Amino acid sequence: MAATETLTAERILEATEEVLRRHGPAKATVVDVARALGVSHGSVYRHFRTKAALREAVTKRWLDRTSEALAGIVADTSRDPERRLRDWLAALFEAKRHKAGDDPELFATYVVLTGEQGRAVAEHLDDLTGQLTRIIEDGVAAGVFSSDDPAATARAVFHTTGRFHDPQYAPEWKDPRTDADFAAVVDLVLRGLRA
Amino acid sequence: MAATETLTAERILEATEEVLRRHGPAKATVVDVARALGVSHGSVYRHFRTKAALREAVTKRWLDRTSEALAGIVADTSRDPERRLRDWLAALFEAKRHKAGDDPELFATYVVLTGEQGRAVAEHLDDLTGQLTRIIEDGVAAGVFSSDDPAATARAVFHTTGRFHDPQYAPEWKDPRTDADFAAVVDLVLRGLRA
DNA sequence: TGAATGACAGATGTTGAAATCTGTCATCTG
DNA sequence: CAGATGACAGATTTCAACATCTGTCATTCA
Repeated sequence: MAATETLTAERILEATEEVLRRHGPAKATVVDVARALGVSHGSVYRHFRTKAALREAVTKRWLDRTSEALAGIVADTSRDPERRLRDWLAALFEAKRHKAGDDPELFATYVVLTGEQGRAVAEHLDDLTGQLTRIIEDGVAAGVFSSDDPAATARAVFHTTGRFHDPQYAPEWKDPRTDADFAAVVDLVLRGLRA
Repeated sequence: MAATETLTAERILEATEEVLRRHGPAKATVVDVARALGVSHGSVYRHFRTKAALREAVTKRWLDRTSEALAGIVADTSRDPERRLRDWLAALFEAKRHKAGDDPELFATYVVLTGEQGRAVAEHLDDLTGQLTRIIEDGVAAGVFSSDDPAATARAVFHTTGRFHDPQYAPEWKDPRTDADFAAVVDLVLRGLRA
């Protein structure tokens, strides 16, 4: 039985994701998580100091999955930087848009979680702008992009496309104009980037 | 006495702004507004069909004040389009940042109101992108900007700078990196716009 | 006669007591 | 003795009775 397996942080995180999926962020309690695992809630506190720490760990896992999917595009240095940048921005947008569209309740749950944890989100954003920085550096090295501070330019690119990855705009992603708007922003930004 | 003056929509709007300022959006009631004016709440309903309509009218007034301030920059065709575009974006950002910084509670009140009324906000955004369109058209005519669809380009410019005028980002406007981030975004966008 | 009133029904918000949850820790168990 | 337990105090949430608000309208007032 599952209940006889060792209680690990990993198992607790999985149970927590399930409880969050079932009950939503407002009603998911540590007691619920313990009940789902067949242990006392005191045992959960052996692995996570607070409920907030548990939620942060779940959020971090979720955010890291997004980062990993995009890291592949950054790493593929065989393709030209402009192509990679376009793909990276499109992939980020599509990933978010699908999550928001496929399971709106779960997405709303994670929006609440990310809203709680400036820490984990800030790290995630640093991670993403770091990925952008690498693509832009490659582009500068290849002579196709112009930038005297790739990290600052990466931040700017990330900011300009905020409407297409910041979850607060998720309701607008269903608007039929959105694809044209996204294309217009990416074209404008890439024009600004070219050497 | 004020109580003997004719009850006009204008007077009701002024009283409503005051009640919102005093009580905040959650506790500002039609009864409060009527009390402030020394009339029965039934009289308020003679001028505004619903509480939502009253709030929308207040919101519209507030948004229109922002539009008017920026219209002056659009109208000054003696200055070159790039300069006007930079000034327009900076003026929009500064206006919002000051409102958010000077009276955070009132600003929060209006954020709640705008969140309620997609209608009035959508019109305001159309108004602002219309102003941007005119500047861009002037730039295209003068040969300094390149765009085959100034209205679409205006939307793109507006979207790229969302982080610096969308009130949801207001807390971040206090971050010391914000001015550099704003400058980086505007520079990137203007590079993309140049012919 | 046209604007203002206030009583009213149904919707929404407030309040405070009871239930549940968070986080700790002395105790238990394999 | 490492890990799990459950009782506990204080914090937070729930729930139902009560109060207030919204929107209508027959009546009053000037």
